[in-house]
Amino acid sequence: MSSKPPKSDSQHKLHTRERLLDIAEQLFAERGFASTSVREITDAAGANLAAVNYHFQSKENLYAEVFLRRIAHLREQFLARLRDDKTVADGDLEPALDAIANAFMSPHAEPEYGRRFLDLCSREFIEARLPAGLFLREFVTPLIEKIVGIVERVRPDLDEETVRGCAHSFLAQLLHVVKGVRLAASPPGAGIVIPPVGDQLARAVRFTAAAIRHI
Amino acid sequence: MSSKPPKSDSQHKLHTRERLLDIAEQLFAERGFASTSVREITDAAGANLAAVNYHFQSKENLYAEVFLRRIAHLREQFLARLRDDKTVADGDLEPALDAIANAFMSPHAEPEYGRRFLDLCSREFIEARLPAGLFLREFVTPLIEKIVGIVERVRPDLDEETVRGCAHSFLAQLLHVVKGVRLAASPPGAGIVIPPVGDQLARAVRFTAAAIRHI
DNA sequence: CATAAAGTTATACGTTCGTTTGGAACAAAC
DNA sequence: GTTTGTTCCAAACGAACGTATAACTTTATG
Repeated sequence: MSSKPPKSDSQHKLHTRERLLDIAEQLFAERGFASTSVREITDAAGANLAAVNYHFQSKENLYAEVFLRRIAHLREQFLARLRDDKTVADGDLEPALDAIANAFMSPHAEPEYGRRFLDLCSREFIEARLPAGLFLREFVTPLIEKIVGIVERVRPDLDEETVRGCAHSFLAQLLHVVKGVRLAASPPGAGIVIPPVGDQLARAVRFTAAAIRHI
Repeated sequence: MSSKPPKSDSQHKLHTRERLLDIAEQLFAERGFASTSVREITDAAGANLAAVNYHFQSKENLYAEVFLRRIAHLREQFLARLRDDKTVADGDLEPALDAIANAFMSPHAEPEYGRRFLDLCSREFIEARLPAGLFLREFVTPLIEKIVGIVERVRPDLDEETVRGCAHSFLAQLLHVVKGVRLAASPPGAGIVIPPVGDQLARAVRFTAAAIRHI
């Protein structure tokens, strides 16, 4: 090898590797890691069975790559959205919480990959497959810190632990909405009916704002 | 067969079947359904590989039995605890929420099986393996209805949707605490530190009480 | 004790799993 | 044209999976 044939980087780069990542993201999100086989992935991607091991060495590495590909971008998109938001810069609580909720949910609205990826995150919450702490460090913590900053400006009188508790309570509600666990229970006996996500978010924001103001 | 040898029900009934259920509950909770093999279960139970299929016909049936064994008891224990609680009968909000939080968490404190089972429930939230709706119908809905009743007495002016939203927001926080997702994020950079569960619950109760009172 | 049901065992079946291999196909570099 | 490196492929690997079967042991009954 001539040590620097740095690869053409040319036009046709929608290649197998990317297709594997896309399909794997979808299937891992739908069925989970253990219940998704390499064969299902390669078949759905129109690739050969050996492709996963060729491009990613192992199924586990593929899973990690699926995460690493999105997580930095998702976090930065989230933070940028809040940085540019005027309502966050103001002191108003409700609009700021609303901006956070919308920023958090925005990938959920993108049919292309956002929703899938949040589903994946839900699974990673329950059963970590990534290297220890990576997910929390790369995603959850920055999010909490952002909320903490907003709460602190509205309620400078609260101690840090309480503020952090508020942030977690808010995040808990957002995650709850993501998972659609608001399922069922609307009419006690009847079929499962889920209110629109937007309504649920608006309610969570009002709930949280009332709590933060009066806790 | 004489058509009614109805089984002795005699003394020594800590037998294979029960051991399989105990071990399966533990392993399913720790590793999930797909990642737990029948062989792991039977080995850990000191039983033969065929025991699962003999007693439960299939691995899936075993999983369902693990749930059905606990879920009714857990729900009734929860509701009974609240029925007997004087603070719930009174109109006071905080004590009532506190009673709910404690009742919800009580199995979590029982090392014998409570914690395992709540872990199992977390997994069932994310990826349903039971017949559709069974888990929500048997467990989540009764819980929500109980919270709804309490909120309604404190705030009879709220419309039903808002009340139900409050109930879900509270439940979301309880689930969040169960999963220990309050992980990390305490010192932004340093190692993961989790506040005591009791403190987290107390905070969630105060947070929720403030929200319900002022929403 | 004889009998039959219930429980347990060792063993095997057929699948599916993740991974490996050796070479074909193709492009760029010499 | 030959070399070199990358990508892809068909085929196979051994291991692990859930399940089935038939024989053995235990328990309870008459």
